[in-house]
Amino acid sequence: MTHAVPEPKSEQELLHRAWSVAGLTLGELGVRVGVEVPEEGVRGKGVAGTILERVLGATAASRAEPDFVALAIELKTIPLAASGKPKESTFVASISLSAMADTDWENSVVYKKLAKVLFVPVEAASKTPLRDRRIGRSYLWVPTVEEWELLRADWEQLAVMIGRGDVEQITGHLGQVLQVRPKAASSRARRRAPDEEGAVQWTMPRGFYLRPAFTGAVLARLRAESDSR
Amino acid sequence: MTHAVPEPKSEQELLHRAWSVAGLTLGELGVRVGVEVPEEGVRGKGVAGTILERVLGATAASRAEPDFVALAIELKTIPLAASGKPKESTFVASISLSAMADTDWENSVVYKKLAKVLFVPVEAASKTPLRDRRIGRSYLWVPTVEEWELLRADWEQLAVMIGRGDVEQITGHLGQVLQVRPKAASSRARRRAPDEEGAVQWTMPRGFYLRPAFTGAVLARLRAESDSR
DNA sequence: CAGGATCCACTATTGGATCCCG
DNA sequence: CGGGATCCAATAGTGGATCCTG
Repeated sequence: MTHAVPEPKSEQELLHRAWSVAGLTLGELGVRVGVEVPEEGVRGKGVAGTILERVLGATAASRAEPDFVALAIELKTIPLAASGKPKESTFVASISLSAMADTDWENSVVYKKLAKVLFVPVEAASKTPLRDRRIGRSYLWVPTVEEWELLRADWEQLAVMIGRGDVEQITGHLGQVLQVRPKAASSRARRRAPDEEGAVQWTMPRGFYLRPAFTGAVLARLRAESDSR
Repeated sequence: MTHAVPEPKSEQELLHRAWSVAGLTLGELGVRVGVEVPEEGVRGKGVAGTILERVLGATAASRAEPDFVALAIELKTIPLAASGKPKESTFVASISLSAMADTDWENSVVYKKLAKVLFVPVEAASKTPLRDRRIGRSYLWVPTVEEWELLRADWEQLAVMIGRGDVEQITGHLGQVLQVRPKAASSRARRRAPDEEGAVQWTMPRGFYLRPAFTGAVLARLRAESDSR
């Protein structure tokens, strides 16, 4: 068995811990926390997230809460191309129709998840085997007024469409920075739902995602601010 | 022989003439002005421009001047995809090093060429044979203050690089809306130039082009304004 | 060659589909 | 199934190379 890492007691402790693993590989960290890293990339989806949760001491319980409950910080690993730009979109939250219906922006799951995020970059050149990919310099993101405004505008547009029952018309094209995409093991997956009453229901699970161009801009800002300090 | 079309005497006459050919094909217009339209797309580069010059009565002479000298209007055909967006960039002018050196923006060839442009859209789905492609609704473009500002900023950046002798470092990547690209029959073509004195010279001819995203935005604006009138 | 432009191989981006684990 | 995400086929975009005519 491996050593369980305790939850960090302060933002500073979390950041120091995150910075201390910069430069290490997923393979090295996997050994440390007892997670085996698959050979094939396709078998390793999510493994970086799982490893870093354990390495940094995320609270493994209650998943309706942030990863670091006491600090109110959400952990996100983010795959970076050699250029430094995100290769993939970032999953934020699954969509619950009922929750969307009677919630406004500032009480939404998306708002809560994004209030304070620790981004841990992971090298993601597809030629590099999963276990040899290195961790980068982490940054703590608290959205600026402008960033919140972009997120709110997209969320509200999508919330209105869902409220109207235009759910099936929502595609990944909508939203400048926040988009809705399928979120399931397979497109055959269906969420159980009463089909009676003409009640609006997803035919399949979907989630909110941040576009790569947006997270790329956020990281660029955080790097620039870090450099000037 | 065919009937030569006289130069239009007013903007209004030119616009009416342009609007009157909307919906007709390049094949139909080619017959009217004695220009044969090739089968293959690759053999027909520029043929749309030539046909419309003749159909609209452009002044065929002095090429340092606008197509319609008296009206100070430049004619540009622009290939549109089914989506309504430009498929290609728009050639503006060849670059003369000597002219760039001792000219400022408001005396530049680019500035003069773009002061007033008649855009004639031509259908450009690659599956449609050249002679069956239809003319669209034409618009007269006079750049807004914002559009001029974008153009000026790009032109000045490029002019500075040329002035510095960084000519070989200029690639098509530079410029938000205006870019520099090769302009020659072949990349083997060389412009004659004295190689003495270390004087800056192009190794090959290049030209200024408007990016498709920019001309697309311009056309979208013109359509919107036209609709609201 | 200058003026009229488009071709097209390559790269970047997108967004629907999918994978693992507990 | 929900939370951790990435895969990858298809599309859009870029920009160097090229074609025709007078």
